[in-house]
Amino acid sequence: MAHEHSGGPGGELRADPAVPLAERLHARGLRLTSQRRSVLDAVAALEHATPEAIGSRLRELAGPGGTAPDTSTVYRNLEVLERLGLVWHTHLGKGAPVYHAAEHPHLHVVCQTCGSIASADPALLDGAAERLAADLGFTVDVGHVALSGTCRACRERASETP
Amino acid sequence: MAHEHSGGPGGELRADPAVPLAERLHARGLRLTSQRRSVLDAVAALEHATPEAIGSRLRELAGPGGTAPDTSTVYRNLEVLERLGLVWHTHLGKGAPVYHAAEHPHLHVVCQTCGSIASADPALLDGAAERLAADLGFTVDVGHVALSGTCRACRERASETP
DNA sequence: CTCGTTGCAAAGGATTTGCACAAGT
DNA sequence: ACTTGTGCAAATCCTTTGCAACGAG
Repeated sequence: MAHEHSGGPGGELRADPAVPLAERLHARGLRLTSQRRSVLDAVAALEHATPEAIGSRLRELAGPGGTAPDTSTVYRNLEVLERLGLVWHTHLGKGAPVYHAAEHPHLHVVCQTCGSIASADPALLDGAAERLAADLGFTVDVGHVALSGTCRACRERASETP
Repeated sequence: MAHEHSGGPGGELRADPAVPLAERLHARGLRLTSQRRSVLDAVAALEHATPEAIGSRLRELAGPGGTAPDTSTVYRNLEVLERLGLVWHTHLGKGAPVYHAAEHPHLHVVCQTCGSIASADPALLDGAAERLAADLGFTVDVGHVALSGTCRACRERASETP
């Protein structure tokens, strides 16, 4: 799963956005359900969405009295969608992983102090990726990378009051 | 300066191995206990140690009938030791974080397929770190970075039997 | 109709927390 | 003695699973 595709264990290449969801599912003998579609929509709408955040959004959209997919369904569908190459997930640290639509590959930058998340250009790691490929034969999967550190605001705050 | 570490929230800079553990603790009003020492020793002995692995090792060292620190004590001490700058932890993916002695900064490279872990030169990220500092004012903490991808063995295995 | 899917409830694994007691300094 | 540290058990958090009912194709 490098950023040039390698498909993981039973995985899929990056999704071609042009191919309708239903078709991709059917090709695998899977079905298109409203829950499945809504989970995918939620991931696309929310940036850096945790399974829990996806759940709340769906509950919110459903409104009171409305019905949203069960938590277990959210998890099961995230797994399916990821196998289809439609979403990616990244572990930003402890706690829940964050999912995002696969269309725009980007790497995550997380502030350890305030928890803020920023996105960055995957090309940033091209140099490192090349050296790892050359030295270890290791293919970096840029879509899953998270870099920890300290954001500007927290860094400044830290130096003010030592 | 790209790969200099920034202590975490209220954290400490990299530990000077020369300063005895007791002294470092005392400077903070903390105490040296046998459990604390054994947890640190275990982290140093095991590479890429999960809290659970640390626990088993201590139980093993204690032998049958012997007494090892409780799991919660292991967790609490890892936290303390990390605040003191004596150990670092990295999240390699889902599941448990891995701890390692802080003396030798290195970044982790994890194969998503087989789970194997390799270490790499932190300098690999210097380029990316510089650009992030310039573009976002973000300071990367190389000690916490994990890069996911596919190792040579898994990559070859994948292309053999498609 | 025939399976893949879902909801619900219950199981699980990994941390974390509340407390009374034990132990550094 | 004065506090920090520890063990134990219970509580949490995040996910996963077993199953009977449901619904897409």
